[in-house]
Amino acid sequence: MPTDRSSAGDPARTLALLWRQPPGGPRRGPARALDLDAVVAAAVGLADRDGLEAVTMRAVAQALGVAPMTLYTYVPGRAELLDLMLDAVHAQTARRDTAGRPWRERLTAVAEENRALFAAHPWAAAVSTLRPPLGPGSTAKYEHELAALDDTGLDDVERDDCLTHLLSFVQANARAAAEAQAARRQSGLDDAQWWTAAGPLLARVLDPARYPRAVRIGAAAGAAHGSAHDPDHAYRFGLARVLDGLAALIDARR
Amino acid sequence: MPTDRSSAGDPARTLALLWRQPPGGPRRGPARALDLDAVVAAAVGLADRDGLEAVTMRAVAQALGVAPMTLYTYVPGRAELLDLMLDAVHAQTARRDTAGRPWRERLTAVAEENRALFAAHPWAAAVSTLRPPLGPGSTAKYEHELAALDDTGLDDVERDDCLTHLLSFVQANARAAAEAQAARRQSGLDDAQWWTAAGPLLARVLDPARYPRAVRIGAAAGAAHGSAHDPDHAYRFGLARVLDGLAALIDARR
DNA sequence: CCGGAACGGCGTACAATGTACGGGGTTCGG
DNA sequence: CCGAACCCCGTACATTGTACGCCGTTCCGG
Repeated sequence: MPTDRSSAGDPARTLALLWRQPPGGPRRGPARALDLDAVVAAAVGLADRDGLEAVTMRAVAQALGVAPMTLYTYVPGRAELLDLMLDAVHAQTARRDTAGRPWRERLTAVAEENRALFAAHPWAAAVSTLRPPLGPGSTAKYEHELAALDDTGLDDVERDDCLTHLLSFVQANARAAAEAQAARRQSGLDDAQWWTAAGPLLARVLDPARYPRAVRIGAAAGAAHGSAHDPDHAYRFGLARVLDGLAALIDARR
Repeated sequence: MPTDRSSAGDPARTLALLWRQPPGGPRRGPARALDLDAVVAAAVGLADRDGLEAVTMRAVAQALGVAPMTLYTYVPGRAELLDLMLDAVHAQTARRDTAGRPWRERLTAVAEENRALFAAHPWAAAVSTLRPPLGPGSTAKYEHELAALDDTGLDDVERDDCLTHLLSFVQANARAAAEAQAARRQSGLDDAQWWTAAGPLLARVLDPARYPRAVRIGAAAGAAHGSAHDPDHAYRFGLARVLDGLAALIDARR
């Protein structure tokens, strides 16, 4: 598993796959037993169930009933497969029609749609950052989300900036949630078990005289939500802040 | 490289390492040739120069002139080493004293300090999310950053929320920048080369009638900054939005 | 002073991963 | 009908983290 990065190979080849452009020329040899969509679907299924690290070429092949090396006739390598997976789930996301509603409601819907995407596919938060593969699914998603910024008085560059900012927030939140869950699964300890194991040493070493704010506020935050970090609360709090921040810009433009 | 996650092992053991608590009891056997700080420093040096993926146990050992397995007498495993690396760079970050300045200036300084941290150690953006190892470096950093929220009229939980929100933004931005650079280095293509390779196919497939906003705004954003994504611009834009969003909360509390 | 136990250093080995290479069978254009 | 293109895939290799166990060193208790 060298990297989880995408867009690693030849851009033209990757784009041709994303847009399902068959290579021109004569078709020789036996018919293909699978098709690209089946490979991508199998990989997405594995990732949804067991996380990105479960998406090994061998596992995907086994899920499809073929030998591992067979996959390389459909996909140049694992990096491109990740691109295709991401574009596939982007294509599937629900897109509410909020035309005519106020901008704040429209952007809230965009945030919720992305939150739902990451809830269904937690691995997607870890794959790319705000440079998605320029496939049909991601492009349609981008188009839909830009529509939420119609009639805001912003210029084109500002609209891209605002959308990027909003999506970056949602993705960062989803990534934190996914990592917290992965840590729980991997260590086998829930939050309470972690504290009983770490508590005594922390109590001895976290001197309230030396770290007054950290000890007090860390304890308050931990008590407020059940755990050390509550992604749901961070999402609600953060989304309100992000929208307020965008409001300052949008209101100034009117 | 199974995972880049941290906090994988026994919490008590990890915390004892972070706080440099020597195991009690009699000291037998030969004196240690290295110490933990040297191991961590070597790993940080490798990561700074060549990225996280260069931090293999074999590479760290070679940098120290010992055999790979020797490291395991200092560190339980790679995950704990990552925790120690992160806490070490947290301990080293510059901390400006902005007491008495307005809150917006203080939070800007906090953001800048974190930005500088990620500039010096790009890998740090990829390691943890907002659940850092509770070591002395991270705790001191948390304490310092909370001080920027003194006298804002916020309660304890809100202060943690605001700081988390701000840091999450800076980290997400740094992660995007690091991934963009890694993609450039790994593929060997800069942005212009990527476009000349991908341009023709994209021109054929990105139908302006089907994706009017995406085509227009994507082109405008790409033209505005030199590239498809400009982390510096996203940082300046996003930080202003984040501070405006926090202002809406803080001003309401007064 | 000495013997056993604890410890540091590390050589070897193993399982998992992505994927290069090449062979064998199948299909089709000329 | 034959050669070339293409599919499927068995084998192999480099790279990773790290478990296991051997050997020599050091120190405590007698």
